[in-house]
Formats: sequence, C-alpha cells, structure tokens
Amino acid sequence: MNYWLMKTEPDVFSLADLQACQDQIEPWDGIRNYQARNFMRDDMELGDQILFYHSNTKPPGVVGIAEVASKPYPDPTAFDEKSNYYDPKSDPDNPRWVLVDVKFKAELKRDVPLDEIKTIPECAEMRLIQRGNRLSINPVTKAEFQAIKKAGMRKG
DNA sequence: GCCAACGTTGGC
DNA sequence: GCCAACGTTGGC
Repeated sequence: MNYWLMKTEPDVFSLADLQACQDQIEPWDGIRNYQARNFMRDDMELGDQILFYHSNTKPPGVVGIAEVASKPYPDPTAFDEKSNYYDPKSDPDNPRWVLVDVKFKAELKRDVPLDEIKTIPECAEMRLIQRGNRLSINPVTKAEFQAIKKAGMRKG
C-alpha cells in the first residue's frame, strides 16, 4: 500500500466533480510530466490512498481522500486531436502518456490548507511544502497521509 | 496578475 | 550534449 498526493485545479476538476462521476471513478487524464507519469506507471497499485489537493485556490489545500482504482493504461486524451491534452508525438502503438483511474473515497470534514500542513510536524519533509515544488503527483509517507487525514477529520 | 522555479524544446 | 528560449505551475 502506497500513499500519494495529487493536485488538481478545482476549476478544471474538483473533488465534487469526482464525487459526481459515474461510480465516482474517473481517469486522471492530462498528466504531461514524465516524473508524474512514472509514478502512475511504475509505482501506483490498486487501492493506494490519495490525498486530493486543490491548487490555485484560496487557500490551496487537501480537501478529500481518493484511491487508485485501476492499473495504469494509456491516456486516451493524448490521441484525441480535439483534446486540450492532445500530444501528436504520442504514438498509439507506443503510448507516451499513461494514467490510472481514481475513485472518490471521502470528503474531509474540514479542508487542511497548505499553511496548516506546513505546521504539522509529521509533514515537515513533504515535497509539497518545499520551495519550487511543481510536481502534480507526489508520493507521501503513511505518517504524512495519516497526519493530514486526522487534521481533516477533526472538528473546527 | 506577478513572478520564481523548473521542465521541455531545439539549434548548434 | 550544452544551453538559451520558452512554456507552465502554482503560491502569493
């Protein structure tokens, strides 16, 4: 069992959008960064737990829990000329971009904003809070995952 | 809207 | 294989 943090801009795709999907499952498409792709392709397993993070919001922060709901498979948007994520260099016979399906698990009782994550001792080493971090998929430790989940399940 | 950080592209 | 130019991310 692995733990992850996955960023999304809620204007594009939010936790509520995921919750509203058929079966509450949706492909995590549009990842066009090799490191993030490699995490999905090489390291994600069915049932892995995900901190669902909203970026470009006021404030940014973790808003819910999701889980990995498929094995990796080619990202179909890379082959769709009409898609914003179309990549003419991705050969269908040798796909460049892969994704996993993500399933809604829970909405936190309260959001855990980035500012608060920075104050959680267990999270001091998180890549998320380090300078210049832009990666949209980050591995997190079990301790980090549990500390943020606990903060989000607390009343307040 | 600004801008620092950083990934990618492409000429050489 | 270097590196300048360019594009994107994402907090502020």
